[in-house]
Order: sequence, then C-alpha cells, then structure tokens
Amino acid sequence: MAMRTRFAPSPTGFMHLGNLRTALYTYLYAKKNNGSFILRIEDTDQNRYVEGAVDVIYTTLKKCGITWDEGPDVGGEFGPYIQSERMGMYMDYAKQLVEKGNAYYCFCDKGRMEKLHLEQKAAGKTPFYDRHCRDLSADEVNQKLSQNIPYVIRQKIPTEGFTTFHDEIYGDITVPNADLDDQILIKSDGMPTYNFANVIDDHTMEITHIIRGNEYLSSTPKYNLLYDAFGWEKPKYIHVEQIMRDATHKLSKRDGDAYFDDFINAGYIVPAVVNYIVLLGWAPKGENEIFSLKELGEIFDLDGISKSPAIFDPVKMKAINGQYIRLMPLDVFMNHAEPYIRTVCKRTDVNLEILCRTLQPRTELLTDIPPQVDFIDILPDYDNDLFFNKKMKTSPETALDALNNILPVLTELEDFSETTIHEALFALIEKMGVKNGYILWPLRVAVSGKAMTPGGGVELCAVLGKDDVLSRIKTALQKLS
RNA sequence: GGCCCGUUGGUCAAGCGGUUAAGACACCGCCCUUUCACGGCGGAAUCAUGGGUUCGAUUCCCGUACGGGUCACCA
Repeated sequence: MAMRTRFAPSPTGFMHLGNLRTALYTYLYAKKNNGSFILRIEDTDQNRYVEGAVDVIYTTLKKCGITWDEGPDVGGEFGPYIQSERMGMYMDYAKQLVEKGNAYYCFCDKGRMEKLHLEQKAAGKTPFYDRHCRDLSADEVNQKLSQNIPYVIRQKIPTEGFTTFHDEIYGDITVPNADLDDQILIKSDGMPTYNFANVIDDHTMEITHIIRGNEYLSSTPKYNLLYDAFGWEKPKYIHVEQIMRDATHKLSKRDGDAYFDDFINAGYIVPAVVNYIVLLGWAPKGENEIFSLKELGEIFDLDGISKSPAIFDPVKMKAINGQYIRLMPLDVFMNHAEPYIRTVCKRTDVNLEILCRTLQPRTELLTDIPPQVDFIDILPDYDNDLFFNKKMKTSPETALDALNNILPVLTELEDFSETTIHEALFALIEKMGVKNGYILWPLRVAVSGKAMTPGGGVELCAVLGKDDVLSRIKTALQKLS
C-alpha cells in the first residue's frame, strides 16, 4: 500500500517552528517513499477560530516549498480536508462504538465534573472520570436521552490489563489500562474532540504513517484502543521530540521568536530556516549539513531522528543562514540585499554591484546590511584618531601625507573604475615606496568615516564614485590640517 | 504526584560490545589580508551517576539523579 502521511495543524494564526518541523518531516518522509502528503486543517474548536489563520498555514508551507497532494484547496478523493466540514460523520462513528460496547453516553454535567476534579485534587489524586455513567442501563440512557439531558460520549477503556503500541522511534511502549481515562469522544455540543476526530480522519483518509509531536505519545494507547474497537488497521507512529529554548523550557510564543515569520522578519532566508529546522532533531548520514528541500526528500530517513529534545540555537541557525547567503549567485544576493540597503541608502549613483559583492561575505542575516552601508548617503562625523592604526603604522600625520598624494592621482583618473583605481593607487604605493596600508588605510577612513567597512579603500571608491570620493578626501584634508 | 519518554563536548550531533569517541556551530591560536569578514590550517572541550552482564561497556540490564511529556467537553 502506498504511503500516506499527513500534517494536521490547527489554525492558530502563526506557524510555530516546532510545527513547521513536523510538517517538514512528514512531507520529506512521504517524498522519500514516493508517498502522498496530505494537509488537513483541524478546527474542531470553534472558540479558537482566528481570521486568516488557514492562509498562514498555506503561505508558510508554500514559502518553504512544501506542497501537498491533497488538501482543502487542492481537493482529493478523501475530502473534505477541513475538520469542521466533516462534522456529520463523527457522531455516527461514536454511536457505532456505543453499540459495540466500547463507548457510552455520559450525562454528568460540567458542574459535577468540576466538583469531582476538585475533590480528587484535594485528595492529592489525578483528576480522573469516576465512570459514574459507565454502567447505566439501556433504559436509563434512553430515558435521559428522551428528556433531552445534555450528554457526551466517552470511550470505555478496559479497567485491567495493558495496552502496548509501537513507535518507530521509541519502540514498544506499554501502559496499564487502569491509568487511562474514559476520555470524551463527542462533546456536549455534538462536536468530536480532537482525540476522536483525529482517529476517524486518519483512518478514513487512509493515513499510513503518523508523524507528530511527542506530546501525543501518552494518548496514543487510547487511539489504538479506538482502532481496535473499530477493528481498523493501525497506522505507524513516529513521534518526534520538542524543540527547546533551553534545557528546561520549550521554545514558545512567549519568547517572541518561535514563529516562522519572526525569523524571516529578522533577516533569515527561507531555505536556511528550513535547513536548520530539519537538522534540529534529525541528523543526516554524512558530514554535509547543507541540503536543499529536494535533496532532503531524497535522503531523509527515520533513524536519523533523535529521541531527546533539541535546544534551539540561534547562533547556529545564523551561521547556516550566512552559508546560504554566501552560496547565492551575486544577482540573487543583490535582489535580497537591495531592500535592506535602501532602508538607509537612497543614493542612486552608487555602484550596487560592487557594494553587494563586498557585502555578501559579510552578511549573515540580511539585517546585518543597513549598519554596514550607513556611511554612503552621509559621511559620518568621525574623529581624527581613526587615522591611527598600529598595524598599518598610520597616524593623522601620515594620513595627511597619504591623502595629499592620493588626491591628485584620483583627480586625474578619467575612467574611475575599480581596476583603474586599483592600478593608480598601487602605482602610487610603489612610487612612494610605502606599505599598502599607508595609502589604503587613510583612504578608507576618509571616504567612509569608519574603521570597518565592507570592502577596502579601492572598492569603497568604486562604490561611491569620483565626485563624492574627491570631496570626502578634501574634507579629510581639512580636518587634518 | 501517577504513568510514559529521554540523558555523548557550551549547542546540534555521529556512534548501534573492542574507535585515536566523527562532523557542524560557537570558542582559542596561526596563516591570508588595505579594515572587518570570507577562506585555509591547528587547538581546547563530551559518553549524568551507582551497580550488574561480559574477556571487554558510551553501546545491553537494573537502580538513582536530573530533564521533558501527559493526566481538559484544547488541539
């Protein structure tokens, strides 16, 4: 049977990195095995409805390159793919279970449940349904039903014995049935709980492999009991650990940096985020760790998945982002960089190509760019001490000499290009019999007003253009004399 | 607290009874160099802990500690 995997997010309005990673693994696993990847929206909780939230799911996945074979917008033969549109079916399945004796009507109202839980807590016990309605006779049930008393339908869990399930990462896990609560399947509003809808949907959509967060590990026995009650074939389970902020805290929205969009806004580029996220909790076979989504779809495997939580490391993600940026062809980088350059540099007469070439190896995040180009429009007000450089053996005095020699050379340059500037300056260096830095260091300072710049004096001149360079040199000369 | 799961350098991690215990990021040093980067080379740094099993345990078993998950008419 062909593999079918699914990503089933609930529309909250944001894409948490942990969810995105689950989506990635689910997608990649399907790709690796020539299976189908299905997108299903889990919106059974009407109270949580968020406008536009489904679009966030679509656009985020698409940006990342994750495409689905079946889903709400593309259809498929197992639709609908939005849970709220499948409402009719769940009640029928629940009633089937009641008839089989694997579920029962419960008429306990919320007041009684609250009281019960309070008592249990006071007694130091875990809240647990006391199965008050479990053994109601058929007559009693029918009577209450005819009186229109609100009810829920609960799963009838065996009181004894053990349930074992198999997880592809963790192996066999066994739990005592006595620890399993008679969970609610159908809420009093007639809606299924997530736990129930999930099983019904996965089965009716013929999902073969369920990849999901570790938080579902402890409810999996109940799911399997459900599959068994229906006599359905159980899917394979692949549970993946959480992404942590540090050793003891999950990466959460409260940190303000747990959502995909936060990172894009912070200057990360999409494939780098994808690449890093995949690596967080999964390890490839070889030593390379830079992979395109397509490559990942060819090499992704289950035994690279880690059993323990991974701490999210922004420093490493930044480094990977930097690698992606350096790997870009120059024109691609220019497209990414220009909007960031333009936030502080409005001049249109600068040589963007040379600027970007010097910027590219110095950019880890796109947001690194603006502070590096802030000297272009306006020469910063710098101190003459900047002309001191121990290694270059320069000082304001040597700078005065150097710049006095540079000015006529550059003034005479008709073709003011990177190569001609380079040739002219190095000819001067040779003629004067000085070290490169004697000329180049003061030039950098004079044209940029900074000690650290993208590129050196030559590139800077080529970026700024002749007029601006000459005037900046003159400004420096004035400051120095 | 009950139940379940986990624990290799600072972080991500490879390892699956015998290894000099990979690699990446970060860190330190050197080289390259007109700054800062990039790039190159080198370095420091890890098997939570106590018992077993075994000729031999990072690897298998049990306990302990620590951490996580879960115990809703949320998903």
